[in-house]
Amino acid sequence: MTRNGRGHSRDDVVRAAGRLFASRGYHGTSMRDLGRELGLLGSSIYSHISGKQDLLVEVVERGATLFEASARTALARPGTSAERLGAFISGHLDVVLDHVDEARTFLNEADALEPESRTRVLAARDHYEAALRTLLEQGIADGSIRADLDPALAGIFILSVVNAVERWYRPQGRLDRPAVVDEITRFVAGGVA
Amino acid sequence: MTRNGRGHSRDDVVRAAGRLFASRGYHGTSMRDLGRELGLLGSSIYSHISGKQDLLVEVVERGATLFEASARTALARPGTSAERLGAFISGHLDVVLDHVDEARTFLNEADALEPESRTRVLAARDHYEAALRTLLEQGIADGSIRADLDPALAGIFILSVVNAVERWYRPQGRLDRPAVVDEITRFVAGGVA
DNA sequence: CCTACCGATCGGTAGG
DNA sequence: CCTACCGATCGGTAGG
Repeated sequence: MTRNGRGHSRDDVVRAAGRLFASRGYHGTSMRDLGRELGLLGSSIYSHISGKQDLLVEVVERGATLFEASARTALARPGTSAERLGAFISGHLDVVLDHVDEARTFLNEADALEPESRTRVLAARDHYEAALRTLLEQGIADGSIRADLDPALAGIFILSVVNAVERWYRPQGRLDRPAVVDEITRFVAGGVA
Repeated sequence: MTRNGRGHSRDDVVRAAGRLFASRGYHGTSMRDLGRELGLLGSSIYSHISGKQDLLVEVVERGATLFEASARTALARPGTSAERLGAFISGHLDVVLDHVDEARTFLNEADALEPESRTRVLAARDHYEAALRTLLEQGIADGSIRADLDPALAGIFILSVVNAVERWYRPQGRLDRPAVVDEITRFVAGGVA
């Protein structure tokens, strides 16, 4: 990724930051690293942003928005609660696999945020977890999920599985994405049914 | 953690490093931070070790050893493969909850290792995953696990759940450890049976 | 384990 | 977006 003579947009900078934050972490990324990624000097980045922390906030917030939108879509879906749970899982995987950098940074680098934005991000994460919990409770109510299941705990288990997917999934691997979605859904369905 | 007049052992230094690496990450921890944690100057640490990277290697290797020992015990356990799977999960949780710093650093900071030790650690992780896979295959062979289960994938799912426990488990929380072990075992059993 | 440093690198700024 | 910097901090060393 070098210059092309047309300069860089703010969005270019944020996306490049996402790439580096996702792969080396916030503390492991210097402004000069980011400059190199964009084909310019570290100091030149400050014409686009006002500080390194801004970049982290923006990348993490993009991740949060993607997850929120995915949850909203899954919850609004007509059909059985089992279908909505499937849609939630599949939507989550789409975020995690199609927006690796934002998702990873959102999931792993929240601790590097300053208190104010960190609080906002943790609240967004809680909200997302609550959406999944609601869905599981609907499943218990309509009988498609076993009644002795702890919805809060099951929600955490499910998120543990889907969050980790980007750590091992390889697009060229043995299984394609629908197969992975299917295996996870069956694994989870067995665990909650 | 301040001085007590008796000085510090190398083990004190490694354990303090584990604490900081686990909570702030390797790149987020400076030698001066570590000095402060021990009640001495950053430069004084070099009388115990020869470099920051040494500390990371040692903490990560302690984590690896703990997980390996736990797997060996679970696999050697007499009884059904279902009991061995339960022992594996429960042993993993013991490592993750009783040795948070080493486990966390082993699981999250391997990327900060230099190539040689990084390779060794990834091999240890593969070995651990292979042990779990073997166990699941035994379960398929003896009929206690459904035959259409993908043992490699199921192993990853199980590890995703148990690795994440230290992120949310609170000893003073609603559930005690045996209850958590039980919920996970039932969740997993449902997913594989 | 401290004093007193080293060169390198950090995030960031002034001025063009 | 570059030049030319700033003070602070980094990992680490020499010598006691």
